[in-house]
Amino acid sequence: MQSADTRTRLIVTAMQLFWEKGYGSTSVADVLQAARVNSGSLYHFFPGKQDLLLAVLDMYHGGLRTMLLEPAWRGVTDPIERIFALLARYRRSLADTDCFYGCPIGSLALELHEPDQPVRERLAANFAAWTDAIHQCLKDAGSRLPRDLDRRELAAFVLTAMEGGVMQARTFRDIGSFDGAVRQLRAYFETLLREAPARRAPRARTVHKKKERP
Amino acid sequence: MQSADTRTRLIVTAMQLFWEKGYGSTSVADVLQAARVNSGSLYHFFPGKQDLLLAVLDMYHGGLRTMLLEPAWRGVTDPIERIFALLARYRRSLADTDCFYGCPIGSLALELHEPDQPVRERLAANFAAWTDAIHQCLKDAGSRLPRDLDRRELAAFVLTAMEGGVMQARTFRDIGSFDGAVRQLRAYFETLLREAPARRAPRARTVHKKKERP
DNA sequence: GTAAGACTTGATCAATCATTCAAGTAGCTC
DNA sequence: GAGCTACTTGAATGATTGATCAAGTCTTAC
Repeated sequence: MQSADTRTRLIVTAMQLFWEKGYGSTSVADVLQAARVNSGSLYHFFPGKQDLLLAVLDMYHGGLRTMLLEPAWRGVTDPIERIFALLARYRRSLADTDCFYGCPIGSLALELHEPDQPVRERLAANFAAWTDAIHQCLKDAGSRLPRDLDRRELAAFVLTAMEGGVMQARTFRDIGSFDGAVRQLRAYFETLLREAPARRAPRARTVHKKKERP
Repeated sequence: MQSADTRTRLIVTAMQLFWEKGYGSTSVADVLQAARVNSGSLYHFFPGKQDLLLAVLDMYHGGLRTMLLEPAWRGVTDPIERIFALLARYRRSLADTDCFYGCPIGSLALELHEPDQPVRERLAANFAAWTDAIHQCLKDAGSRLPRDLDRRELAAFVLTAMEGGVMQARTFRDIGSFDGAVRQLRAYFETLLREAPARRAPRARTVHKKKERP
């Protein structure tokens, strides 16, 4: 399939434009011009504009590990710090663009108002995959976090804080809004880490067993 | 000015449609039809579609207290509970619409990608007013919260959690996503409330003055 | 070499978009 | 009732939209 070149060029170009201008504000002509492709070719590969969006979302989903997580986690092994390393990556994206562009999935998520089920499904799949990665970090943190903590819910809350922080940073055109959200999330994590040994996890450095206090 | 009727009808109708379908997906013709107004009248009051959006955002801003805060806080006096009462109001809006419609300001904030300065300013003004109201609650909570807590930042974090929670609830079509975010925020608040007397705030109910400790 | 399939070309389409404008009506002042 | 302003009417405009399609090129197989 030699034309994979054209197909992927369309997807990558659309990914960029949807990120910069949004889905609705990006015309098919914009994509065609930027990708140097004729309309017939686009409609040879994709039934319509929306299917191009689906392909973009699938590419985000497929590239989550290699394009986002692995670069963000290079040299970072501590599972808790990995979470904040990932947030730092979004911070860079904001800072590099003067707080214009944040999370592409989040932007698309709030842009789609019609009940486009296939689109919504893929947005949800992207969020779910992102949250799963955080969830794994929280599981890797083991007993450093309270035993009765709902880690799946906390993982989703990390996404919540990220998306909400990005939204405010973009609106205020101020990276400080994002930093403030991360700082509050960090404060929350620190209380959880402080709280964990109090509730359970009796021995952290000594090895000998000890009975629990009633 | 007897035509205030037409003018406000346009704004209210646009408010509704922008909320339901977004700004970009709402055509001027949609607004005209729903408001039963001819195009000439619209352009008599507003130079263009964007100015209608500005008027909508101004109406949100002006009605924040009477339309949002006061109804949400009826019967709720505790400043901390007022925060969660406000969040509960957004929850209702989501639940009532099957998680279709969330915060109208947040939706518009992520929809606007172009550097429309006047629009962005008004979105920011709405967020700022919302955050100010939360900030006042946090100030009213007095010594129940840690003395060295950055209350302005925490207030912004409440907005962060709300917007992020709404985004996920809409994407997953699941009110549980919003509830989870609120639950985590509540857990964070509880650690702060638990933490406060430990750090400072010696007497809570006695009245006599006392010098600050250095 | 030729037939078939994969892909490209670019003009063209109808629909929809925000906006304009000349003509009209209603209410007010003097 | 004349004149003025405020507002309404609704057809028309030109630009842009997503999508179509017949004709063409290229590659591969036999």
